[in-house]
Amino acid sequence: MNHDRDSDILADSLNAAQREAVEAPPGPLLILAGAGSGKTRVLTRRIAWLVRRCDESPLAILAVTFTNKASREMRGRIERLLGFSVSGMWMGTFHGLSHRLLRRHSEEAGLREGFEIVDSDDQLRLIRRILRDMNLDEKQWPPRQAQWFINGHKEEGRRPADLQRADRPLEEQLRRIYREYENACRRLNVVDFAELMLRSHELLSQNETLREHYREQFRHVLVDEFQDTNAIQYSWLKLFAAGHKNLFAVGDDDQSIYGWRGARVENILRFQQDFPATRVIRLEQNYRSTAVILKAANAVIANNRKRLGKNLWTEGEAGVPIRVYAAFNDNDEARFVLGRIQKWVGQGNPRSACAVLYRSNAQSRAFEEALVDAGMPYRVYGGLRFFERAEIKDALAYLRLVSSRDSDSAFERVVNMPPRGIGGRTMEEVRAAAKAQNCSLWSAAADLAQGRQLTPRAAHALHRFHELIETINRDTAGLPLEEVVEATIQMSGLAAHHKNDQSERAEARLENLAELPSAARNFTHDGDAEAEPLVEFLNHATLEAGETQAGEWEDCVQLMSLHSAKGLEFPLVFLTGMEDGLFPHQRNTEDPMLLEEERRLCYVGMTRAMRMLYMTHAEVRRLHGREHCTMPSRFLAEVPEEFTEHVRAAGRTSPPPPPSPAKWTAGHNWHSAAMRPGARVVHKKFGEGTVLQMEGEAKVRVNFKGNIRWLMVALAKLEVVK
DNA sequence: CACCGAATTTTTTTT
DNA sequence: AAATTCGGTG
Repeated sequence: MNHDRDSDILADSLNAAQREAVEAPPGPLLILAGAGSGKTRVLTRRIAWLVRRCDESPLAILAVTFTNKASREMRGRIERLLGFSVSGMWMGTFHGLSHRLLRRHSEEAGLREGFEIVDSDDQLRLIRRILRDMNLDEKQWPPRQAQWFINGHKEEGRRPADLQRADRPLEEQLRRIYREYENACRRLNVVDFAELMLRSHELLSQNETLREHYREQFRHVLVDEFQDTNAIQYSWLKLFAAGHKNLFAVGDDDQSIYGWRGARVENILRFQQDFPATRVIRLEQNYRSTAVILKAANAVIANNRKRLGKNLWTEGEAGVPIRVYAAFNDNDEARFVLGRIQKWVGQGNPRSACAVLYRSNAQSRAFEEALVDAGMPYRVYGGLRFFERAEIKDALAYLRLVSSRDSDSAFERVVNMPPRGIGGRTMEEVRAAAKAQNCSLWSAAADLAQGRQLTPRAAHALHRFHELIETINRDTAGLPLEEVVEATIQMSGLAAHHKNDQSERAEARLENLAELPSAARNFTHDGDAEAEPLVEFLNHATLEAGETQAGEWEDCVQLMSLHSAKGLEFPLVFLTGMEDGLFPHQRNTEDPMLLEEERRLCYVGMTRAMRMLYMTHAEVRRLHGREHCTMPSRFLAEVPEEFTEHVRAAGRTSPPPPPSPAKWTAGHNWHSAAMRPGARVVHKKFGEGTVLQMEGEAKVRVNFKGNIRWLMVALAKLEVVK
């Protein structure tokens, strides 16, 4: 066997299947890669292989990932393998790459130069404004529903023009809103996330010259997390790969957890139909977890019916059992987790080797409090990210207005932030004037500041604002980006505004603002140097919202949602909040399809663990300020007993803090002890049923032989069957 | 127009 | 529980 350096780097320590994937001849390839089976390794080695062995230029490769984090990581690994920088390579998220395409060909794509990307927050804001313009009541037409409708259709590649007139009034109205929304986006020269995909797709499918150009350039297309692609993304991939058919897709149907945002696992099946010559390679050997953890996870996922089917195995040791802990309430759960982390760290293990996972970001709170109290450094991923914070977005809006006066969304955002006497009334006038003259808010405001329509006071305020932006622009011209940002924060009055506010929150805001200039300095615009740095920075901020907390280099306990944990691994994992209603989430318990996605999420969570896995649940959980009695997650019951060990509350003899006295004196509690989820009850009219859920003491949700309804305990005269 | 307190309402997950 | 929105007052 040839043992030159290349084969060491590229093929060493690969198993047969991995090696087969890395070294496969060109053509459509589908890699079904189970959790921990070395998927990223195969992907990075494949790219290195193409460059080193097949003499492909890195520029001939299009590599698509799902998250920015994954993209960064992969780039780093490839550069380590190759030993040189691949900064020009087309590697990134679907959205990032689409953005790059649209920047390059904005004119062909029907966008004006300097178009702006809006995040979902801005999108919702815009939809609200449209509803107002259409004279629609937000109560009757919830903006969120419209947003969901619009994004859903875009993800399927449908424009308003593609939608039929609907018979149902609701749908017809939503269609109209979508149409208005699209007009507004065009007018404002803004692009939302879904639009990035859709428009770049249209650009290539309608422009043959460009399509051929890129097909020629990208001789190899690779995609990670293929199971999470939606209809438009899959179609987008095919646009590039249809000619040479060198599409290398890596995915795992058992880890498809983005169905709620349009992802289609079926793409894995369609792949083999669309590319009949597809070679399928399965990676089933797991290198990550102990046998116990792996078998338990396999047992859970086996309850899903809709699977391609695969069985992960490991040569590794059995390991210790999965520890299950039933906490009294969420604080007790946090205390328990903290205790175990302290023990673990006390044994000399790094904090960064343990992760606390939860279904929804709101659950991080209790853990954060416990960790803060104990002085344990931690880091929260997800949730509200740096560039999504209000104060940061305010500052960015000033910058945007400075760089392009016609950005109406930026204008709306900062015209009265900090307060400068331009309120709703004045803005109504400005909006009306802008509409009448078909111009931007900025120029309408400029006119009004001169004219006589407004009260002198309002006109003066507008004039001052106008001056302010012009001054910032003049004074920062030619400065480096970092200093532009710094100066804007100061001159805009944002810094002073938050400084005046003595509250703790304002202090944190000020700190965040102080970090923005250095974020700008660290920003190296990777794409084409075509746009001006400020514009690039602003779009970067939207597209890559940034991590939540700084201090990445400190050794920290990791807190994150199950969704953001995908692709990661930790020696010690806590899977928390294992309660029915929370996980699986209430909304996803009825529909089997949705329940299966929840189960896959559970599978993802369990398979993050390398050596030790804890699964915890609380018997009482606070949610929206109310206490709920809960039942252990059905997923817990799916973990075979032979792999688990129940942990008892150590050092605690009495149950946790007694319920507040007020609660006990409130009536109807003679049966409240028995009235808990799982109890059998009899109702005069509905007969016998099972309590599913309780809301405080007052309401119960009961399943009467499939007839599920909410009842008031005080009124329903339920009797608990002993 | 701004400010304050009351009322109302939370969709899980992310680009 | 918290955050945002609403409505009334100064």
